[in-house]
Amino acid sequence: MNVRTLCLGVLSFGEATGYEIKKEIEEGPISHFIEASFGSIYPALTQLLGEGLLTVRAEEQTGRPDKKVYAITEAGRQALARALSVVPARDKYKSEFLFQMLFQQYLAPSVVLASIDKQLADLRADLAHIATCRLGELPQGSCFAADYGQAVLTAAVAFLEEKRAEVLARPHIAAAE
Amino acid sequence: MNVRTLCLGVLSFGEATGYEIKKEIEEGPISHFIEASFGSIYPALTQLLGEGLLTVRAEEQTGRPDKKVYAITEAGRQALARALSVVPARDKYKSEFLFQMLFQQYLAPSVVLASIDKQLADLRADLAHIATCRLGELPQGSCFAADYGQAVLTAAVAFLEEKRAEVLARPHIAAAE
DNA sequence: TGATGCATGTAATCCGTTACATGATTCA
DNA sequence: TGAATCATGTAACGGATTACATGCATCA
Repeated sequence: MNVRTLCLGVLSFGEATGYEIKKEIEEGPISHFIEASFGSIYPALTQLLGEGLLTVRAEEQTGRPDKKVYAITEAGRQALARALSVVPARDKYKSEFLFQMLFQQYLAPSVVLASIDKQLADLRADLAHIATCRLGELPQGSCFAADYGQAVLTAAVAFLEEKRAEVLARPHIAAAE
Repeated sequence: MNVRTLCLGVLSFGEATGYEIKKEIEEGPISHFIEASFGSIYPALTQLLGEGLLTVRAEEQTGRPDKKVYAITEAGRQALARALSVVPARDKYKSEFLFQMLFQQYLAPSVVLASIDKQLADLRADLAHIATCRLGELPQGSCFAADYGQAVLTAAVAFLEEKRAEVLARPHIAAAE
């Protein structure tokens, strides 16, 4: 799955500018399993347009670049359907946190604790973000993704809270902050 | 975190060849949150060696290239410690599966079901893999990572099993296989 | 006054994967 | 016989990020 398909997907829910697509990706309920930067979105949009999978409409604005509102075409929908019919690649999960924890025993307990706390904060922020998204009505698919995220993140939080207590309970903690 | 640090980390547990490092990464308990290919490992090792962070010892073999057994040096341990002291980047999670599920309502129920089943199979395979790793004794850090993975994967499986039943319970399923 | 949001785009750069090259041994 | 395992390495390619360039409006 690439940025092209991603743009097609977002646009299938309604027209939008590149800027709005980026916003949707990082602020919508899909932010926890998808990423994309302007540097990839804008070229993808131009490309898609050239292939007739999108149309544009320029909205004049004063004091800033004209908005380019993109909309998906019938050919675009077909391309999306085709991309969606491909068996999805396996999920990818990368965690520097867990990598760091691999060396727990060589790290100062205060460092371990700080890292766990940071991870907990990140997880809780994601959870809060999903909760915020839920304030509005979510379409079925987004709801599924939100629920999935919530289930997984909640489990991670519960696990870490337990581990945190264990680290705290270990002797030699006195140390620095 | 890059492949360099990863190699340093694996080597901190004992000497190994590039081939063995790769194996450790894809077969060890860390496989679910780390990835690296030969194309990145071998050059990293050469580079690290040039910087004095590793040493090599060649083991002669007949019928195949000599083994190059790498060991971490004191400078290497320091470099690792330095890399480990940097606040880890946020976890990254990418899911084509969830992306596909976003369009659930436009997909045939049989496709949705097939995808959920594939995802379930992947998750269960990861879980089984962790269980296998646990057959041996795991060092503290690896155990932490394995536990974390297990907690999260288990939650995902439970969630999907529930959703799967819901999809199945929906009317109009009769359709194709 | 200075950060943040709106709005688009390009270019340099990075980091890594995939494919290729080589080749013996062992297992099914 | 053909696939998998062991073992190292290079080169091409890709896909995306980061930084840069521009600039007004708004809010604190």
